[in-house]
Amino acid sequence: MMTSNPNSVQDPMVVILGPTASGKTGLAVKLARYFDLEVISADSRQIYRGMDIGTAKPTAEERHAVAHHLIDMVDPHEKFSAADFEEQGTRIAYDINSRNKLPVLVGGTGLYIKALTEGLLAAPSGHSEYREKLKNLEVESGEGTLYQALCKVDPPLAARLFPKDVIRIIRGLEVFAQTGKRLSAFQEEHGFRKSEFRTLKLGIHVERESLYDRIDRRVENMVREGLIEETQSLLDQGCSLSHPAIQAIGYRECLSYLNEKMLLSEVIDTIQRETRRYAKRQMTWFRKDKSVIWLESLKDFDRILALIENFILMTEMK
RNA sequence: GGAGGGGUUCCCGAGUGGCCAAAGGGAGCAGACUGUAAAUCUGCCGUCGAAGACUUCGGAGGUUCGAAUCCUCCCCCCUCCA
Repeated sequence: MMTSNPNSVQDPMVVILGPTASGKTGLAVKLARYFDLEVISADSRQIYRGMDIGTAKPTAEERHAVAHHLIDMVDPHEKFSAADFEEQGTRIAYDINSRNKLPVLVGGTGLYIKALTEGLLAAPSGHSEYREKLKNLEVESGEGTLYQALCKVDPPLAARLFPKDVIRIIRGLEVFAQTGKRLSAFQEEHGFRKSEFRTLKLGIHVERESLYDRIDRRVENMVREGLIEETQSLLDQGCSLSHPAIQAIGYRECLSYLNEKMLLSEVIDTIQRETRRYAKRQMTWFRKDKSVIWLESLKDFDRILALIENFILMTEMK
């Protein structure tokens, strides 16, 4: 469960967010030359050990220059959830503050950032066997079966979901099955009103054309640096498509290549396209958050420094 | 040179006289998102627009009340025979 705030005032936390390949890591490392900070990575795939190239993890030098947390936490066949992230991230952020350093949350996983800055509702996590069972039911009894079940159990939630959104439907069903309480009721009570930290959210803006260009080049590099081999080693460890880790963009395409279902050129094209689409979804998520201050990391660097300085000052005055 | 097959909206691809601005898929754009989130899902998608109008199915003609669909000629692509 939640670690409670040991201090009477809210601890500060800087958040650096933005789409993939926007240069978040680079900026954080650069900022470390000016501030005594430690990075908490908010990236749902850098959590996994052995997935270095495909997730563009910070390099050894970067990690040597600045402490990075919540990278390499579990093996690719293990599970890790937004709630795990919230719990561990909160603990780490408090710890960094207690050592009089500045925690900087850096990443592109919108839900993880939200979980850490605004909390998650207090419902239990699901069991994969139960989820598997429900998924099978949908296949055996036909599309819409789960949705109809949800309509009976949690009508307000069902009204907000589409019948094909099986993952969210399953979540609603499993919460009710375990607690006897509607997920929609949990949501209403929670409402993201918790704020353990006082945050300064900086969004990295990159013109779309140039972002897409950076993505294309990054993907070419990943393949050149051995993304295929990295995927193979995940397979050697017993990883399969059923694990969320290998469902990450890049790995699934390499898997197709290893299964001879794709040519290398298709692999590169597909990863580039999927990454662009992912970046778009990230931007949609982040755009909605009106507390984000959007900046260009090079052009506005001085302003970024000033914003953080001011943010720290306000903390000390409290 | 001969015999077939084909050219459809950004791409792939269905459509053989009206119900076709044209199925479906992809891409693109926009959006949703509370314990799978690099996941999952939704909307729009020729142009202008309220209705409706206008321009599209290789090109040019023709038949017809009416053509992406039928006929003629032309251009291009593919396969086979020489």
